[in-house]
Amino acid sequence: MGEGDETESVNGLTGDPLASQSSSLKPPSEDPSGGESQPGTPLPLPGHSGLSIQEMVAMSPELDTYAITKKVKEVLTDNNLGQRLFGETILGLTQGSVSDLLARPKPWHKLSLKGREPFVRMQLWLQDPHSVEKLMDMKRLEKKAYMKRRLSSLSDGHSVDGALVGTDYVQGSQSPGQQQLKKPRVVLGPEEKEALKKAYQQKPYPSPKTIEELASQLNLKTSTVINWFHNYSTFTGMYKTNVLFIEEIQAAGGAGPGSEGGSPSLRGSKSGEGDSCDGTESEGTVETRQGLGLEDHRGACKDHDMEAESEAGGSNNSPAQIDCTTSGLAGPGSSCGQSGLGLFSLTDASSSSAASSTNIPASGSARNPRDNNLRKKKAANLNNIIHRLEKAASKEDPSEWEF
DNA sequence: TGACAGTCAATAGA
DNA sequence: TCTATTGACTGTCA
Repeated sequence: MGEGDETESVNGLTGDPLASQSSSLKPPSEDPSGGESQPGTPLPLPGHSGLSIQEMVAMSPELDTYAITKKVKEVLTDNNLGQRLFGETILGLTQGSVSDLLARPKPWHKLSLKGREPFVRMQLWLQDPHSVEKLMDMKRLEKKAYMKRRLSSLSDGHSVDGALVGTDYVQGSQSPGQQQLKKPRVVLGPEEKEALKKAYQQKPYPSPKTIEELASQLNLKTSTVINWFHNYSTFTGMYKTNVLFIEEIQAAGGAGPGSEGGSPSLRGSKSGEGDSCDGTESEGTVETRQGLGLEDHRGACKDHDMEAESEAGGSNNSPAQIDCTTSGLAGPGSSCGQSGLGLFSLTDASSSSAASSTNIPASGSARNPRDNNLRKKKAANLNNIIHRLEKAASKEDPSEWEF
């Protein structure tokens, strides 16, 4: 996926990846794809010392992922560089992945080697004094190539956007060149999500039978339900980590995220254990949308107050200026910084929590309009399910749930 | 083999 | 055109 073929060498990481920095990204060159690099083939990292990226990651000291992402966002924004370009060129990731990484960086200690890789790449990129101009060059080249293709396609009478426009292919199963019937994306409605959340709160690890029941009641595929549970549990783990970050920062000096001082020494913290946003250990769930920019699913603990983090985040979480005294975030034009930050960017996600209502929110259906009658039926059914789930709250065994 | 981390890519909204 | 969201998928590890 994306990467995996990291064989490029880098340098500047002999011991401290933040410390040294020499060389630079390969100058953008006319690439065969017309100026667009693809995820999975990021440009070589700055520097060279014979170390593969994996080795560098393995040798890297603990990085402050929050500070790094904050800085990257800042640089990208300041220079009007997009996540797509940055992701494909520097990280070898797609735009969505970049967005996710930048918005919700996991703490270093929670990341696997593979998960740390993008942060090391970002760090190196920040250290490259020419990183921005190189990306700008890439951007210009892309634009140029685009215009070129546009011109030639106009003369051919084809769309510039390529053959995939209006079509799709099954992810991972073939190359974009091989088209196949589109596998429609499942979009869960608010009621379905609500029911799934409630089910998750009752039983984060449902039995196959429970999954099947849920699936049939919600009119979903069992794989969809399974995926949802996986994704949701992934998120709730992250959310808990965030809360721990915040609490730690607060404890460390009462400063909000981004304030100086207060290192997120989080090694000991184990996310996903012991507390309760998912309701598995307490019935409380947390409304995260405002405080953490986490929404629904990967952002979704609800109904619990989040005053702690809104305080922690200070206003809207604009982390205070970063102090640059520690390692390396002396990125291009930046004031660098790090160390003491550790909190997540608290974006102000729009709220929209699905109320347990039979009404079908316009927003819900807007995304993937479904047959109205079916939806109405489902809504009624779901409301019933939700009601039963609420009743089931007192029953531990999901088999006792009445659907 | 199942759980989980990481990522892709479709889609919506700004 | 960009970013954010999120269902689906793949690879890794215990």
